[in-house]
Amino acid sequence: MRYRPQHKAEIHQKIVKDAARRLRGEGLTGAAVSEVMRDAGLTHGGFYKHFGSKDELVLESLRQAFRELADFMARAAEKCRPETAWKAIVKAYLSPEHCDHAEGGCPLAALAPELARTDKTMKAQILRELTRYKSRMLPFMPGRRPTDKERAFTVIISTMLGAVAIARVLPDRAARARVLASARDFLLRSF
Amino acid sequence: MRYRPQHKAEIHQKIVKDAARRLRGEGLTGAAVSEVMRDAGLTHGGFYKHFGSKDELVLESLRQAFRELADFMARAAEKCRPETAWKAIVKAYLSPEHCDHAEGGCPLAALAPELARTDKTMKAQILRELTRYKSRMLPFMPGRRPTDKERAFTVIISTMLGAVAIARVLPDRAARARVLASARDFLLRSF
DNA sequence: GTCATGAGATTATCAACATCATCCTATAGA
DNA sequence: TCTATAGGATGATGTTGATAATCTCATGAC
Repeated sequence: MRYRPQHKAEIHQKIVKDAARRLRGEGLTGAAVSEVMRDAGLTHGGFYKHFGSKDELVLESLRQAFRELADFMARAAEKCRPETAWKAIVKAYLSPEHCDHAEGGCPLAALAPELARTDKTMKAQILRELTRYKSRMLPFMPGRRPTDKERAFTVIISTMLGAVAIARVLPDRAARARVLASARDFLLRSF
Repeated sequence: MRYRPQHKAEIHQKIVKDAARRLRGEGLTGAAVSEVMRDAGLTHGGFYKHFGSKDELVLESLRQAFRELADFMARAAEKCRPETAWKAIVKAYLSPEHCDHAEGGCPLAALAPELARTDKTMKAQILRELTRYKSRMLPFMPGRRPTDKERAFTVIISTMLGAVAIARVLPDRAARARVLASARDFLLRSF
């Protein structure tokens, strides 16, 4: 059946958005083609009209996820004075809401080890997304010189990512909050 | 065929050890029963003579991995004066060797997001292993009071874990080393 | 109004996997 | 030396998932 001209692009976007959530929520292998398509209200058959392979979908979804994350962080940062922007980012990232909703959060926190196991070509493309993400975050980072900001970014992201990763393994809400709070307090008094 | 009395226990241990490597190297789903058994020189058929389910193997393997990690860290720590033990741990964890060999390294760095997606019962058991691991590490942590040590543990592990997780995604050796070094320098001057 | 088009549905194929029933046989214990 | 036993092999089953060929029919272009 022929659809409205913009229809394909719309559906494509919807698939990517749904896949970006499912990917973060259930992992690289958890996001099966048929499930992703069902999310979008379609059957699995049409999948290859939209993507050359599942890897292609994964990559587009990662791009989408990084974009969403950067938007989220930027929104948090732009609410305050430039000097404290990084603090807002830290608080947002280390919030219980982010911790409890991997499917809408940081793709690294949700997928890093699985991404680490992908092949060279995939990693190279992930690097591009990561770089884009970093360059959007750098302006908010503490420090004078660009190298300072860069180092701050690396360290802050590492600590936040690690804290969320650990917290998410814990079955108890209070224990999760404790880990997040420790990391937050530590970071806030470190720069 | 009947084997020597200790034979079953030996084979069991071997399966667990091999699985612990494969698990960290290839992820929860990557470690297929048949592969794990082949590692141990057996076929997949006998698996259920040793384990009630795959989850049981996963859990035993995690236990093994945490034990190995704690041994590794303790060895590094015991080589130096008690005040600097935690520094030795940081250096060992953030070494390129650890980063490049997930299969023999920290199970959290290799698996955290996947573990976060397991069910309540599995998480409860993981928590027990984590707690045991923490109690072995606490004596080496910086700080006077136990709460200080506890907080230091949380923060140090978070930062190290996050740094290794990020580094492992990067395709370039030098970039990986830079991330590890940033995290190391940051931690070493933070306590 | 017609009809060619192409997005999506249906269905098939092939591979990987967990799980399990059944069979085989070397050895421990007598 | 004999034999019951249990560790391991073989092979089957059912499931899930990626990929792809083929069919269908609503709609835009005429």
